[in-house]
Amino acid sequence: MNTGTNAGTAKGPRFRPVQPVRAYQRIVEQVEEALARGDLAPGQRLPSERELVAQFEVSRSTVREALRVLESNGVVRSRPGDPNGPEILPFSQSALRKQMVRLARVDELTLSELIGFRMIMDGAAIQVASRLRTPEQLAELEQTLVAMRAAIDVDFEAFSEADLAFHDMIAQISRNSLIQTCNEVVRGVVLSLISDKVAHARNSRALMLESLQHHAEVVDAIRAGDGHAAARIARQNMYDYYAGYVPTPDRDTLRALIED
Amino acid sequence: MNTGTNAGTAKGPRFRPVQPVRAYQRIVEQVEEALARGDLAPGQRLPSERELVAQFEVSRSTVREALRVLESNGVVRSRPGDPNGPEILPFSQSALRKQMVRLARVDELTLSELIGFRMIMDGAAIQVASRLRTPEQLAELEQTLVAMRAAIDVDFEAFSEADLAFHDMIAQISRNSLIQTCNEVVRGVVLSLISDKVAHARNSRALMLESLQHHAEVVDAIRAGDGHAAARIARQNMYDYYAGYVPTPDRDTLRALIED
DNA sequence: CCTAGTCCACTGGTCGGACCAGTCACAGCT
DNA sequence: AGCTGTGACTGGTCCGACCAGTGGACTAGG
Repeated sequence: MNTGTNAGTAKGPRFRPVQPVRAYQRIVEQVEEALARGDLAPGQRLPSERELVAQFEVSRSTVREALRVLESNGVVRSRPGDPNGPEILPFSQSALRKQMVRLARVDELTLSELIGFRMIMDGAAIQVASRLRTPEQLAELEQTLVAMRAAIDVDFEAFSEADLAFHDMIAQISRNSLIQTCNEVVRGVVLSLISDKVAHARNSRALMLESLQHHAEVVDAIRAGDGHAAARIARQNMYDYYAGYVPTPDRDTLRALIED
Repeated sequence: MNTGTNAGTAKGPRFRPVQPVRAYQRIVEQVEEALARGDLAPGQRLPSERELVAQFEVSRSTVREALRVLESNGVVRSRPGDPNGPEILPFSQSALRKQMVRLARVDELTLSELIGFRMIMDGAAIQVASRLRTPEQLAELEQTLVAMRAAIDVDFEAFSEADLAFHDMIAQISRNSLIQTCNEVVRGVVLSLISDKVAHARNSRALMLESLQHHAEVVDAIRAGDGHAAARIARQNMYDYYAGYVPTPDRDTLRALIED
């Protein structure tokens, strides 16, 4: 501890150590912010290195160091000679996602853990979304609800897909890549579940209606900006939703599944 | 698909596209290999940039780009003016950890979510550890058990720290940076809990004994290589352990905490 | 008209040199 | 012995240059 240094003065506010921010870090931050804001989307191109030199008003070496960081984070990819400039990669190629997929694929995360994972992340995501959502996003979310209601009359598979779209939107609104990654991975697992075990839940119209009701409550809470309430409802909903995938579709079974 | 191109020839081995390997990538690989081999250990220092220029026989720009990649992966950290050169950091995961810490710090993950997070990760970690552990690591794990037993006679704080050491080791054995990161973040939260709410659990010798017993069972399962059993016991243990931090230290309260 | 080939502006990768502010170890002083 | 000033060296940034490679425009051929 460095309390010894401050013990002599014993007055004034406690300051924390500062470290200089490097120019290339600033560039990385700006690019990632633009990505989070939506000003930059996967598939789009970054200006060429020499153009970035002009925009950021730094040397090319600095720009390149920033690009190396972005590249190692899976944000962009540069190809020599490409006149279009560095490519913004789809989110699915990020280093974080690869790790999670690796975990999920080799069964290091079991089904129950993935469900718990989504439950936790969903709660966090919805909490964040309550704070960050724009009126337009709220409207989109409400449209998803309409789609879910319509899907009930089709089949459970359609309903599940609408539910996935709902959570995709929540993750998107949260603007947090960790949340987005979790959502992505769990999405893959859920999709495989739909094809495998859907038989257990085909005739669960009541379940779908209940789930829809929960989703509507979540949207209400998001509209009101009450993050905690939204997260609580979302978790409750998770129970009910995934209960549809286990042989005995009741809440206690899922609870046991999670706890085992 | 590009089967159409090959359909004409319909012979010979299928080749995959190649892309040039950059010099800075080669450097990154060499450093990471040295780290994996054990020739380079955390705490040690890399030669200075100018020295690396001589060893790799590339320009300083190239060395620096490689260092930026390593830095963004959390492998090394450079400090201006440090005559010792870049420092090898404990384990590799910078961006990932920052995201999780950011999540945890701004309360986007609440306490209950973090507890759930650890519970899940712990299960996964222990499962992986059961497969990967070496005899030496198993011996170390058993030593940690001895330390925990001794800590019971000191106080709850000491016991908690020994418990943290146990989970650190599990995470280390898992060799999965995602697990390690989760462990790191939760560790920070647990440490803050120890100072804040430890009063509620000071006189819980029985709780500590029970926890110790669980840990011993986990080690038994790891020794036997039964990953699923180990994970199950670990989760059970999580309930009991964190129950010590909530005002009413019983399992049902925690269960409610997690579910709410 | 369309196609196939050529060409060239421009890209990213690498190089080597330079300057600066900051750090640390050590020599010299008190 | 303890303190202090200094200097060698560090990483951060900049500049200008060269290269191999790319892809779009342009042209010659069908």
